[in-house]
Amino acid sequence: MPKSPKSTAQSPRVRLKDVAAHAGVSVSTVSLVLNGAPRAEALAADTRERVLVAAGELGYRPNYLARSLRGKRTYSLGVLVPEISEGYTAGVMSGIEAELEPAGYTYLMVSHHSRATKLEESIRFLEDRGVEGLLVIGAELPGPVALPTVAVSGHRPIPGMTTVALNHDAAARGALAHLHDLGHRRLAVIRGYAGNVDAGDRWRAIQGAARELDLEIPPKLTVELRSRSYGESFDSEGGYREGFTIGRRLLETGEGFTALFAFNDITAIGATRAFLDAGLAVPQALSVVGFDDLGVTPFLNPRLTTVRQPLRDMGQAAARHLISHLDGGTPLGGRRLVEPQLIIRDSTGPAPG
Amino acid sequence: MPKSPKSTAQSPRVRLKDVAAHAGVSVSTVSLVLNGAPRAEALAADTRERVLVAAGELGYRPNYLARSLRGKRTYSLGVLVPEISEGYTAGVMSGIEAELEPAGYTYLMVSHHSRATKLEESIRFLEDRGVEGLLVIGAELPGPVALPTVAVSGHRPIPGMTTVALNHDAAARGALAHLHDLGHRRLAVIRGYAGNVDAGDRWRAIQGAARELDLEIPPKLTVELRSRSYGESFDSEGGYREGFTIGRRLLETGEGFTALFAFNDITAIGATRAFLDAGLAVPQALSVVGFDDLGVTPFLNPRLTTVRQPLRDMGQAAARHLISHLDGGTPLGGRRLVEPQLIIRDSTGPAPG
DNA sequence: AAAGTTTATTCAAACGTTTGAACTTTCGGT
DNA sequence: ACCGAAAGTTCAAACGTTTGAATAAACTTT
Repeated sequence: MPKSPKSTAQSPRVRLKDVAAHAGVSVSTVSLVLNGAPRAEALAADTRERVLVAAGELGYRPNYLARSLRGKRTYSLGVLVPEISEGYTAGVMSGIEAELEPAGYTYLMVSHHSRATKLEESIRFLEDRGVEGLLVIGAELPGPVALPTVAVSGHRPIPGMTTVALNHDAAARGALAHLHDLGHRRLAVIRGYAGNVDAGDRWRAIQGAARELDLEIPPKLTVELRSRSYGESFDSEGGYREGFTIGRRLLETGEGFTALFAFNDITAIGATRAFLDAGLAVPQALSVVGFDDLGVTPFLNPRLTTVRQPLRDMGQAAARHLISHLDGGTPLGGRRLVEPQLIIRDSTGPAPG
Repeated sequence: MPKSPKSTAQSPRVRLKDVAAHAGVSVSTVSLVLNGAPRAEALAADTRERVLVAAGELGYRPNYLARSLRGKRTYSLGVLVPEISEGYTAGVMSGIEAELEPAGYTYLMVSHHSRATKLEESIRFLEDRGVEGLLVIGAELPGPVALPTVAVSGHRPIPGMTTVALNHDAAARGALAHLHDLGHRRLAVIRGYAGNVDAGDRWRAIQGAARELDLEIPPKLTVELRSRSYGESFDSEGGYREGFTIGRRLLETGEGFTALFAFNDITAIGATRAFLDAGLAVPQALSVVGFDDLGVTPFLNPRLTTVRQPLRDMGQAAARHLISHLDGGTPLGGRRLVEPQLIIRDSTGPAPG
């Protein structure tokens, strides 16, 4: 005998109507007072007081569904993330949450798993649930969206959409300048997976910085990742293994190089292991720079030098832009860059020789 | 001049009424057909067809707000997590999401930051948003909740509430038996932070297993963590440092011991470092077992032996129980244990001597 | 003392659904 | 030819709010 979920003795909710009856006024009056509407100023102070007291005594709490249905505002946003379990996502989300909560917004989160069809489907899903805007993380949208949208991470410009992205130029310049200062001149690079939103921008930035600094990145020493394998995901093992084999392959090329700049920490760690296993000390024989700054990087041996993305700040900035558009009408559009930070630890050192 | 968010040319949504007009029937008919209500069977096949076509042509998509307001069901749940950026949370969430999405449920997530006041506030917040049930992760509820609730992680039994928890006995027995098999007899233990929901159960389980196996855990060699410092959080550095100092302190006691069982991986890693720095090889001089199985544990040096919690499964099980109650009336209550898995790597070895 | 104005409050429609009850039309049976 | 039932469809209320327009009462103004 299926039991209705409502069967849990749920004291019937107090409605505006109940408060009105208790205070001896009309429903409209109660609504006006409780919302602090400008019109409520015209009410007798005594009436306002009575309403407030009644609402307090009955423990009135508004029905957001009804309010939204009538009022057109839902104060809820949709957040599209690549994968909820990834460290990248978690970092950005913590910023989004920090910004949204005090602003009184809720959000619905859905993972798009980097699939275009799932992405579009999810957008419709969220629209249907009445979200007022979208926060899109780590995805390339096929085109403009009907809803106000702010994207986090590399995105080719779409009119009317703000993008919050890492300053890849600064990231590349910082890391490469550091290596250059240490005397390195020939560099291996692990490029991102082609489907990754950051891969293109980052690679261009690296090439630019290398040119500026007169660093050489031989084509034979640039490898592209075959899979996603972002940071602290639960399948980080794959990224590690890929880094490991890439590291070995780089050594086998026979090309001389003294430093490696990896697309992310996890592959950097894998490659480092390959180097160590081959008898090449890091950083004495070979320097390694990662990207992301996973929580554990400082505990590795050697502690990894890496570029930290301010993920939390990025999420926060994105959320802030969106609600300031929704609440205040600030126009959306353009790019906001956030600055990376080079964290120098023990995996980089003077070039040998 | 603040611009209304609605100003983005948003083609006015198609309502039931529009479909009705287009198909030449009443709103009720459309509703019946589109919902596949039993009553719709009584309608002429021709009419049903016309409605379906009309809905398709106009691209009708229901308004969930209106539907929920009228129908009493919102198909949304509230998820209370300790901290959105923690690996523990991310793992459980990925299971919850996997289960909820195909079932057509949405969820609102809020972090309680392990504060009781925030927890209660959040519950009210979620109730007000019309969630039909609650998934509570890593928190001790003060008492029964009006909403159907399933908890993940240790929770003293509350009537009418299901708890999905790790089988701590199995976890402790597995880890300790492994150490016992290797010849270890005197053990150091890092206990969890008192505020952690798992700390108590785990400690009791460890004591029980130690008694069974005749392993000694001298009081001087049991230390309690002072801070949370779960897994792959962004403040994991704190946990690492705490593990490091604890490791040093354990050595300073002068008490002999050959193995350490830590409350989590991050402190295990810190302690391991302290041991290595003191010239004690792991696992030759000292064995270390962690807990959680962070994504990077296999890449450490030595690779960490640890107890893996099936976080994703736990989230999935919790979500499944809740929706099967909501949809089918399955009664809630009791405890569902999930089994841990001991992952043997290189940080454990035969006891010296 | 009628007309106008201000002050305080309420009416009632609307938001987009769902659904119990009511209404027509058609039909088979007498 | 009439009745009762079956078949097909619609009415209208309800869910809990918000808000433009309307009302009533009290107070000015002339």
